Amino acid sequence: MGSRLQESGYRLTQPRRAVIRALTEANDWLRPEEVLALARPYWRPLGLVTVYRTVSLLTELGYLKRVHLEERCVGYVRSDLVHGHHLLCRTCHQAVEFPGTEDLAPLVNRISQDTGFRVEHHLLELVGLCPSCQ
Amino acid sequence: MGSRLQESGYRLTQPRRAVIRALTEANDWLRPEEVLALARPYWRPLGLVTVYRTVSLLTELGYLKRVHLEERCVGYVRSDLVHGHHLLCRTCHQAVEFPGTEDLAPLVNRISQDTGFRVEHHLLELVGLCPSCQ
DNA sequence: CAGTTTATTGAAAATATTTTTCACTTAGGT
DNA sequence: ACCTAAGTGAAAAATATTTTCAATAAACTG
Repeated sequence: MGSRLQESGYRLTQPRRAVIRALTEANDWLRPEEVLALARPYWRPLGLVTVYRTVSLLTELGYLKRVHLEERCVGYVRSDLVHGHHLLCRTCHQAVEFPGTEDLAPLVNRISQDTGFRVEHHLLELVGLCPSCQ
Repeated sequence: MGSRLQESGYRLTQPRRAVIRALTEANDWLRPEEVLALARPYWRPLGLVTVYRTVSLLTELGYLKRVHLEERCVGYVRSDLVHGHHLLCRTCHQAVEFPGTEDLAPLVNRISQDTGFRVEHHLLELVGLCPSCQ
């Protein structure tokens, strides 16, 4: 993730390294505060502001995705974990990639045709309880 | 919407009437501030706090749904406009109900089986440009 | 490898959003 | 008409996010 940051013309700084390292280790979606807590061990002076800036940047570059939950609204997950669609555990925050949503394409196409919308992206989130939280 | 509020044991007050009237006239999703602006003509002293309380209540009772957009996070739409799933215009904020997502059921079932999750609800939002905004 | 430039940083302040508190008001049963 | 509890709005508090700015440090230059 870091090297590609540089390829895109951004500097690979200590604070960014720390954030990326934390995100690389997490297999969950994380709120900005949580990213800060996990990244601080790798770079003590890290500030929340920089976390916000870094996750925004990584989201723009496509390495992270925003997720939306009903109550507390915003979090981030590594794109490679969710690969387009999210399956989120309501209690333990685990984010699981789920396979096989090519099934969705015909639905989206049909809807485009019926409504005239140009559908640019879609957000499919399944929320529930993972096996161990049930 | 109002009469059913009463049936649920809540009082039908002037501020609530104003909010409901605004929502009834809107065919869009609205942010709390926007609800306030549209409802004030019907009840001048209306406060933003009451808008928050009223949309939360109406959401609990099922008359509204929360929607999530990428940038500014939360808005509300009348449930009858979205009937389960949203098709949102990125620029004009129009919310269109889209038909026929029974197709989604097999996908959800398969995912439950594959992952062991108990899927409690799902959120499918298509975001793009409506015909007139293209 | 020192010097320089400029992106990036963290703290503080500003802005935005949502919730809580509380004294006052009013809906709706009596 | 009265009573009473639910509901109200203003202000304050709590949260969340963005902006500003002087200081720092990547990484390019020679």
